[in-house]
Amino acid sequence: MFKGQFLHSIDSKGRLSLPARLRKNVAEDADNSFVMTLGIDKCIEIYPKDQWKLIEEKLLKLNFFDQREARFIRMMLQNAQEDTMDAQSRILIPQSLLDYAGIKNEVLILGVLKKIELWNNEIYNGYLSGSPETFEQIASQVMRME
Amino acid sequence: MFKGQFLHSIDSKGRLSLPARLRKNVAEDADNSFVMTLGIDKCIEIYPKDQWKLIEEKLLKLNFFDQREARFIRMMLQNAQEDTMDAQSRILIPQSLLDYAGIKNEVLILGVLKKIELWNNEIYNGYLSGSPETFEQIASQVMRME
DNA sequence: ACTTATTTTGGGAAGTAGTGGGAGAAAGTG
DNA sequence: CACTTTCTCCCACTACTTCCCAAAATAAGT
Repeated sequence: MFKGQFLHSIDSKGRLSLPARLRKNVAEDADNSFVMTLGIDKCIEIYPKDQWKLIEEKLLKLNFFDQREARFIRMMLQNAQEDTMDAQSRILIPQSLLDYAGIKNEVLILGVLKKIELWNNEIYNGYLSGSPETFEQIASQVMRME
Repeated sequence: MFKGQFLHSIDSKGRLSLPARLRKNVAEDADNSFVMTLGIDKCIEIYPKDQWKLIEEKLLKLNFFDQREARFIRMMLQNAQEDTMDAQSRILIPQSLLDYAGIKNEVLILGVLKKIELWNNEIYNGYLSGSPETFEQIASQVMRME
């Protein structure tokens, strides 16, 4: 499981070096490959290949002859892109994804359980402060352990 | 599994070069051959030969004496055409299919799990924006992960 | 505190991908 | 059977992507 935050930079070729701390939590099955796509929030989501496979399996079970489900499959896949780390542990982030997330040079990398998120730092701070509830309020509702 | 979108062009001879990223996901068994046919939506569907074989097997199991099923079988087959990639990884798209999908020079190529779809870019954008529901709504209903 | 190892960042060279067009082969036509 | 048209295979150019080498920065160990 991924956790923590890191401030890295994306070079002129669109490459991002994945933090060593996060790399340690990537399974062997991932073959050093990742799938990145748009997040529901204004960020980029990165899944290790083995985790992405689980998503694909769910998509395969859907009925493509159902209009709604077909549309959903296209939406999930259209912005997905796979890449393998180079010898320096970097992956190439497509410009289109960077534009969507408003990321230029500086990136905020968040470890979020099974995936990694990339944020524009300012946008993320706005997102946090824009929350109507406090962390304590959300925590008490979401984390109630039976 | 195919994923991602690509903007390519169809040359004056009706040839389309398949994106390298999609080619990497084609099985050896496909023998560099593809079967293309009409999509359910206004697009062209392209199956690697090995995947198409699975579809044919399913069609064989249908009941040809059922009017609806017979009709479906004809729809799938009458516009199907097989072609093998040339040395430049291109396949020839029949003019009739291009006309159906409204594709002229510019093509939007979509990787959709086991098949590849070709769209007119404007038509696809219209298709996406025509959804009454948001991505989040569909996602929360369809993808609920246990 | 200094040395060593690892991590992050930068850029040049080589290879690949996408596109266009021409010559020869095959097919269709009168 | 000769002619025209269509199709297929081959070569070529440009732009981009990947691979490789290396410096700078951070972390770890003695």
